[in-house]
Amino acid sequence: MDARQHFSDFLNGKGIRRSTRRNDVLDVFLTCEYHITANQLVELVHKKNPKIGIATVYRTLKLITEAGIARAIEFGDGSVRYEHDFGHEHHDHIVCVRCGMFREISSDEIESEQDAIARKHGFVLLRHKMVLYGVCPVCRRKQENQVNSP
Amino acid sequence: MDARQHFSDFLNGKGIRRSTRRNDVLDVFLTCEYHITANQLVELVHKKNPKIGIATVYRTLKLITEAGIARAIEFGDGSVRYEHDFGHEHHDHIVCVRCGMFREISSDEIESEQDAIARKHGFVLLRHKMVLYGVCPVCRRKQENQVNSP
DNA sequence: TTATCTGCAAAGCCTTTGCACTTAG
DNA sequence: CTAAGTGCAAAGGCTTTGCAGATAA
Repeated sequence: MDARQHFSDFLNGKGIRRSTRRNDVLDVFLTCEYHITANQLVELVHKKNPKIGIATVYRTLKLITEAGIARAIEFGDGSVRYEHDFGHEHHDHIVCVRCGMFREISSDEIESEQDAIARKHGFVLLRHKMVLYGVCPVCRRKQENQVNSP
Repeated sequence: MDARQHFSDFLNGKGIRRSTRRNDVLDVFLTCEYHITANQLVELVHKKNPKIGIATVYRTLKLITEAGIARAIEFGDGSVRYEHDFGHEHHDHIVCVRCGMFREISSDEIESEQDAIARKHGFVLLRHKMVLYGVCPVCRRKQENQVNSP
């Protein structure tokens, strides 16, 4: 099933109306690259329809997230990012603290260990956030060159 | 070595002056319980010395964090928390999505797996953030009782 | 003395909200 | 028709900043 249909069903199920603007926001979100901030989405939406207000983008982003089409991620740099989460495998991220470049990562070992920890504390695990911070290969090389040069 | 001494050394090393107010903020932070927000710290600091301004608390908190005495953690509820990070073992957190209760967790398996993943992507791992979200035993029981009652 | 620190209030940033107008059903 | 959706601008929460007066070295 496609994400637009899923969103439509989600809205129906909640007794929320569909609207042209909500669909526009969803379309732009689905077309654009992953890991977008609300602000960036607003700008892209405005290219399609400048009449859509910031509030609608934020409100729709919330709905899209509830519908399981977007997932909020935070790298800790002040603004929340949203990535596609419909028909995508779960993953986490590793971020370069120097240049901001990041990669998606995933590990069955970690996931099952997380489950075990939650169980040990009597929790039912629902979800998790994990972000690794380090220095990427490119920045590492730059750093080494600096150290080695006179 | 004690945290106050370490802070003093840290400031000296950076050529930053020590001051009564900075020391007051550090003292209050060291005395208070873990996982405090900046706002909560401001209130506690005001009990000791009402003349200390918000800005100084924020500025000092930044220094304390740089010095490795505090560590910033985010549960994703809007404000950053700070916990003691001097002479403490590394740990992460599991948070109840219903009541907000949380526990500290740690796992060597996860840590070493994180290292492996970072290496696989050519990163040098510096640190990580991990928060598990779930339902705690108390809230689970409440939920079950609700379902079972007429 | 003089560079740094600090309180205050203002501003910044991201996000949410109140309200009158618009639109879907 | 009428309840829900929307733009606008204002406000909210948290944090940072500019500047004149205070303070450490």
